[in-house]
Amino acid sequence: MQKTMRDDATPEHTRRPTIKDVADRAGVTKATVSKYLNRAHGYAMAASTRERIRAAIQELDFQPSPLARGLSRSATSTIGLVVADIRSQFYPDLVASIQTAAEAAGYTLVLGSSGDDPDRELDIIRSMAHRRVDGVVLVAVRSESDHIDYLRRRGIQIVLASRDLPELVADTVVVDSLAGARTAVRHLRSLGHRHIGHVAGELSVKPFADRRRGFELEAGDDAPVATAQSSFEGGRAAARSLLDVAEPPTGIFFASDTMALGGLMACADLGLRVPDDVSIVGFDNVTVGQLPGIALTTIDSDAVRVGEQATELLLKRMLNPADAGADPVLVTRPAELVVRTSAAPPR
Amino acid sequence: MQKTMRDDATPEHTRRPTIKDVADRAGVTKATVSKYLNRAHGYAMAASTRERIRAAIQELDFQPSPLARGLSRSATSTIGLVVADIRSQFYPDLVASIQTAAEAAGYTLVLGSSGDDPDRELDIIRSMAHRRVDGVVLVAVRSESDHIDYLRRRGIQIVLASRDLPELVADTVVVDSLAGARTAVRHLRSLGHRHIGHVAGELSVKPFADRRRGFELEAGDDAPVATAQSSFEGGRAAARSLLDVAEPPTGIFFASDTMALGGLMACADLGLRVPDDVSIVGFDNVTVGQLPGIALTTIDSDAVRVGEQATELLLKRMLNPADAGADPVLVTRPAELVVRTSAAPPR
DNA sequence: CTGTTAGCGCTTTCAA
DNA sequence: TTGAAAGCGCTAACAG
Repeated sequence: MQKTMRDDATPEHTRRPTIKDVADRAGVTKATVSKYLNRAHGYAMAASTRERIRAAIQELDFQPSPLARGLSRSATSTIGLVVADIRSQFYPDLVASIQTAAEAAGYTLVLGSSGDDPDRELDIIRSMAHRRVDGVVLVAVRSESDHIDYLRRRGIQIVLASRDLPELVADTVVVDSLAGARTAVRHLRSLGHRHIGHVAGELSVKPFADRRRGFELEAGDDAPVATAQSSFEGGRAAARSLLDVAEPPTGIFFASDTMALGGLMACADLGLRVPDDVSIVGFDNVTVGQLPGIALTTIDSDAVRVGEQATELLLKRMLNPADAGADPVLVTRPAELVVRTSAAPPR
Repeated sequence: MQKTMRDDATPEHTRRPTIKDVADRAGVTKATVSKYLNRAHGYAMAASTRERIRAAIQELDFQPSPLARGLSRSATSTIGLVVADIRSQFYPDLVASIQTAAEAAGYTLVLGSSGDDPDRELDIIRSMAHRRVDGVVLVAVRSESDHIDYLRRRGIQIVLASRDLPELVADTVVVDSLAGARTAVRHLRSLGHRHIGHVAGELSVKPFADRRRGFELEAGDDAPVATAQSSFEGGRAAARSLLDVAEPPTGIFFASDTMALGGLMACADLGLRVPDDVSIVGFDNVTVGQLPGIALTTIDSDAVRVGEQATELLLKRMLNPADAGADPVLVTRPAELVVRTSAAPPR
């Protein structure tokens, strides 16, 4: 580990080569190099010139500055990803698949987490717009339509993943919450349950409203429902309120796995055994659900595919000017039942 | 919702106001506005001018373009975050705390996930350098020293979180793996276990090597050890190999909770009950460990504090030119035991 | 096929 | 205290 004698606080950092350096070295102008860089290869350029430029670039290990490029092109090869809360059990797969798809297409991901707060969400969106992201993936956020208008007005494309809005204001990829909920309840019924309850998430969130609706369609309007925040603690409290009565339900359908895990905790709190005393079905199929000791029967939200497809849709709009203005598309993916052992016939 | 008559495919997006617009409106030049923007408030500027600029900015809802600013200042108010694999149970808290700390300081986070692949990691780091991030947080990645040199040569500050390297080449914040491992083993011993095994992670990863070392110090060099990839499946396979013998250990210390969860699965595979037949202690204290049905006894990696402190250290170097060249600092946080029920006295 | 000339939006000397 | 001018690194007409 060598040290220079100079004792300066600001060491000389190796200056990055610029397009000008490449041009000089190749004996052409910046413009020509720029053409080489952009108008892809193979078009209207003397083979010898192209070769000299190629060589110069390689020798200098030159890479165009995304900043400068972004400034002059007003596009940054960047995609913004806004999630409600990175901490949630539910996102890892979704985020990972978006990240993978985006990078495969040559885009860099800029991450923002709103903490499920609509104001912070707008801040983040604003900041991304200023940074000139080319598109935004909104994952399970509370996006009011204004947020979306804000972006659209600036020509930034958007896609919603995993949470739809009451109106179809942008491309959206979700799982079929209504059908999934019905499947869940039917599963409980087929096991012999007749008294079934539901722990619902915030009804302002459309998928949660849909799940509740699906529940009611199958279990009837008078079946017991407790609504809470979609969190571990929310599910725990709601489940407790549902179970701590004279005639508790023998099976409960939770609007999310996160809440269902809270439900498991509530059962432990009350000394109830799952599935002996109460059967539980969740929604999402988070990874931890497959652990022995949890073995959560659930509805698969297919996060990986939702993320992939959302990214596809976004890229399509971004890349294809013709598609950019087209009407929003709604993709509803099937929600499949994953049977484990947290739901069984009532004793 | 009004619609214009024009049916053009390229709708006119509202042009964002520039510093020039503000200048014109305030009756000054760009330079003056720029000064207002930078030399903070309260310095050498006619009160009336300042007020006019303030008003113009507000009326126009002007915000300086980060791109342009980045280009001329060579700094982007952006921090790069490189994680080994977002999918891991272990990161959410760490990432969230880094994200929070960075945003609180006015920085935007750019996310990269390397899939634990050193080559991809270098790619990501390169790309971040080109995008002129001001600093990089490397979370549990495989950073070879070259990666770090690459950044440093370009004047980009670095901090390592949760995984240290054999040499202290950059600021580093980790938990005390050696002591944590010893605590884990002592806990098993205090419960009465005499035959204790260890499932180790890749020994090229220093914290895993340290944990193994700590294990050996307490359990002796001849205690059974199985090494595997630090994943659910890795832990599962390693645990199985440890348990599927004539005289299996009654307690196992896992190098990570992720592996310990795999261990739980292995026990289920072999029809062993936890903690009746075998006691399990993990390392990290991931969220799911506290679920009933898991109740994993573990060592807390204190992800939140590690993330915060790493970000603090990074910001300090970035913001304070005097500190920028100072020698790397190593912060080792205490690793505390979290007692739950996956470890109990041997029957 | 390649070069000239303007910008993109902001910062930063250097003058005035 | 403010302005003029050059430049950050690249792209994009328009010529030639």
